[in-house]
Order: sequence, then C-alpha cells, then structure tokens
Amino acid sequence: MATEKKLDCVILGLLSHEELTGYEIKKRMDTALKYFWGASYGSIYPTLSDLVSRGLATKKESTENKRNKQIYTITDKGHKYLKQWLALPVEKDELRYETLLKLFFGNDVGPLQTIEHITAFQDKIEKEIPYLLEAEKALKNCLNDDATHKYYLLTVEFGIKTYHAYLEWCKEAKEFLL
Amino acid sequence: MATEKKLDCVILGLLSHEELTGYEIKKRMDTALKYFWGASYGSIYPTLSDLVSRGLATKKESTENKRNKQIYTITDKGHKYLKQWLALPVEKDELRYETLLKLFFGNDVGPLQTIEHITAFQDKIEKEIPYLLEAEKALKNCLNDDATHKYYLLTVEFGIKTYHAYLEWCKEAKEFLL
DNA sequence: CTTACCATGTAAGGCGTTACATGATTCA
DNA sequence: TGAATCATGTAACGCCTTACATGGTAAG
Repeated sequence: MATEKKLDCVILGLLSHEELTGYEIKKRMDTALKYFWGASYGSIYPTLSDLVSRGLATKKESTENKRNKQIYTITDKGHKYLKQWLALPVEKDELRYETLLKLFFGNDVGPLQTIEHITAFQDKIEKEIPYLLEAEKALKNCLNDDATHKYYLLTVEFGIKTYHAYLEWCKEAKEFLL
Repeated sequence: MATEKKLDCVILGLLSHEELTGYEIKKRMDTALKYFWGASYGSIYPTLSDLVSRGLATKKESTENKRNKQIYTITDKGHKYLKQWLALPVEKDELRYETLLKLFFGNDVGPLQTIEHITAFQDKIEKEIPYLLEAEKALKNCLNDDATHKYYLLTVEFGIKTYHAYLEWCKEAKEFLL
C-alpha cells in the first residue's frame, strides 16, 4: 500500500521512445522533466538495475568504444507495464514551496524580509522563462516530426502559463506589502 | 549538509502565534498550509518531542479535563531559531505533478486517455477554488484584527492565481489534443 | 595540462508515509 | 449505540538525497 514509487515508470517512459544510458536519463530529468519531476543518480542507477531484474528493461554494453557505457532498452513487458500505469488515475500532485512557507510566517519578521523572499522567487522564475520559451519555439517547429513532441509541448505550456501567473502574483504581493 | 528538515520550522511558525496540540497542528496543515506544505501525524508528533528536547518548545498537560491533551508552547530560543530560519534564503521550491508526468508520456497511450487525466486534474482544481475564495473573503474581512492574516492572504492569492492559470491551461490543452 | 563533461555506481542516513494501536467524547 | 471527531503515539518500511569513490575523453 506504501506510496508507490514512480521513478520506474518515469524511466520506462523515457526508454519507450529511445534507448538510453543512466547518464542520459539524468540529463533528461534535468531538462525536459525538471519542472515537474526530479531524480538523482543515487535513485536512477538502482532503479535501472531493478527494472532489468524485473524484466521490464534490458541492458547492453556499448560496443562503439572503450567507455564503460550501459545502454538500457525497454522490453515488451516494460511497455505493457508502462501503459498500465498510464491508464491508472493520478494519485498525487504535490507542490512544496518553501517560499510560501516563509511568506506564511512573514509577520514574524516583517514585510521587508518577506519582500526579499518574493524578489528572490521572482528572479528565479524570470530566469527560467527564457528556457521554456525556447523549448516552446523549438517544439512548435517540429510538431510533425514526432508525435511525442505534442505532449512535451503541453508540459512546456503549463510551465509558461503558471510562471506568468507567478510573476503577476509577485508584483501584486510586493505592492500589497509596501 | 543533508537536506535540512523544515517541519520543525513549520511547527515553530504555527506555535509562534498560539499554543497548540499536535492534533491542532495537523488540522492547520490540512487547511491553511495544505496547498504548499503537508505533514502526517507520523512526522508531527516525533518532531514535537524533538522540539522540546532541543529547548525550542515546551509541553504542558491540559488541565481543563480528563482528555490526554499535550499543549505545546514556543520558547524564546524557539522564536530566535524561527527568525533565523526565516532570514535564510529559500533553498528549494518543488513541484511534483504526476499529472504532468502522465501527460509527458501521453503519446504512448494516445490523446483520449491523456484528456481524461487533464479532466481529472481540472475537476480537482475546480473543487478547491471555492475554499480558496472563501478563505480570501474571510481574510479580507479581518485584515486589521491580526497582522498575520495579511501574510496568510498572500498565500491564498497565490493559490487562486495559479489555480486559474491551471484551468486556462486545461481548456487549451484539451482543445489542442482534440 | 587542466577543466569540463561523460559515465557508473555504492553507502549512509535523513525524511516522511502508512499502518497499527489505543482510547475518550460528542452528537444524532 | 454507533459514527464522527478528538487525541496521542510507535513501528516498519520506502524512497530519495548527499557524499563518496572512480576513471575516461575532448577541447582549449
């Protein structure tokens, strides 16, 4: 019954359209998935081994050069498992914003310090937006190449939309506190 | 260096304006804080004991009736600790939306199933909005009573704004997929 | 020649959940 | 009298991160 682990499904999802190494999986986590899902090497590599032992993926050594490179491929069983999980209703969407926490207790330290937290948040968001817009542009330009791009684009649009809402809120919140 | 635990600060923040029992703390987590921070009894009670052993809070037994009720109060040291934490920059704001994950891999199961996930998400958000609006109204009506309400209101406004952005996205996303 | 990136993995330990276990009180 | 809510806590376990440990390759 315990909180179901999702990382195996995430990895299978990534493997479902290309063979990947653990390192490459991590890169995708840090780019395409970073806005809504994260993972470290310390969880990726063990999960990969687990996937192989459960027969949901296979592992092969790279042949092209000396480099110690393990390439993972999804199996039919893995595809099935992934599809089953995708069909299940979503269990949990969780947001954990320390900024809001510090804001909530803002009265203990006064408006100036709170405004600083809001400004830091604002800066962080403003720096992320260009990447999202770039991704949006790139994805729109190759929508016909690969149907998966369509879904990727939707997550980017989600990010753009919410980030703009965040910025609007930052502006209003600061005005309210001054 | 390990991920700093935040629950102690959250509890101190709640205790900073009123004495509370573990049960009451949990209630606040499930209402005012639920949109950006969660915690279970299994983490609240041990943290409370820990707070007492570190001298950041004190515990006293309820005198009013037979009920086994432990009331926690913040100490001066606790106030100092809380303020120090509030002054520190935010370490991490994290969003973990399984909905976006399933969306990202939507190509593996097609648009219809993806639309179902979006609809479920939409329903969930639509059901939450009335509570946020109610809280907004109540807080606006008593802004002068207690300065802490001002900060609470800001977190509610954040919720309202982002939830509206979510709904807009849901609508557009579904149109895009059809 | 050294910095950055490619590449894999383990160990220790933190954090938090779920399930369990218990019992009082209030209200219909 | 039964359901809901009040009320506290522990035990087992799962998940994940950080830090550690190691080494190859490419580019400037």
